[in-house]
Amino acid sequence: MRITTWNVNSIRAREGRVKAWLAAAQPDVLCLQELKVEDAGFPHKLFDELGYHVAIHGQKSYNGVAIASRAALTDVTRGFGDGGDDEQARMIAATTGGARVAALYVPNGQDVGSDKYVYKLEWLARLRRWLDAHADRGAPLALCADWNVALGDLDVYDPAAWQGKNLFTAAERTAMGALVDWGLTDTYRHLHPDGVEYSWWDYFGVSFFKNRGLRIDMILTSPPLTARLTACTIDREARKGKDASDHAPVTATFSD
DNA sequence: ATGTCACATCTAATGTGA
Repeated sequence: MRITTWNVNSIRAREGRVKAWLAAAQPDVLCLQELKVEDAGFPHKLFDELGYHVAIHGQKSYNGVAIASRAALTDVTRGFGDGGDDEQARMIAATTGGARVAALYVPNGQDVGSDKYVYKLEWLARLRRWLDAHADRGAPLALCADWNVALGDLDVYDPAAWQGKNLFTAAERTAMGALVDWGLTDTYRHLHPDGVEYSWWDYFGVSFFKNRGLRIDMILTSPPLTARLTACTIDREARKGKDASDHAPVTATFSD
């Protein structure tokens, strides 16, 4: 089974790129972030034509997540269901292909100390509590996300310059550490302990050309899925050319 | 501070978010 996570930065603006990529790569599951559209405006036809079922949690203008799968999607849940702020559509989970899969769009945080940064840390804490309350570490689970957090120096093009900045603070890494402590594994880093590959490059100037990026898009897995992990790749090609998202798709492969 | 996208809005240039 192959599972992909991809922040598409508007599913409407990216329709052509997503269709071409999906038709060529054909993962079993595709988790999408930053749809930037309400459910009614989602391009269902694209996924129907390629043989994917879709579960959507959309929102006007910002956020929005979805899971597309070749297999049926059951037990779909949207948000944390914890009574907290779920106005921002950043979380959807479903069971498909024998695994529990979640598409997550972690808040960016804007600047350290800002209200949005506080919200981001609290959101990650809520995710840990969601795991405690609703997830089973003894069963296959994949969290597919734009985490908006870089975990280590290898994940940042200029660690010294980024140190202490939003996306690369100790508090964010600690919040992510609570997910690892629960039992989740960063699939890319697990297979590539010394790998230097990024999943995001900003749109400004020569960032992509000069490979000034971050690895913030990751698939985290529970022990039963980690045991079946055989590959994790970042498709840098998908970031090239006209009308590309600023994020590249990340794909993890699991033995049957 | 700057760069570039995508979205929304008093459809043109500006604000927000990333």
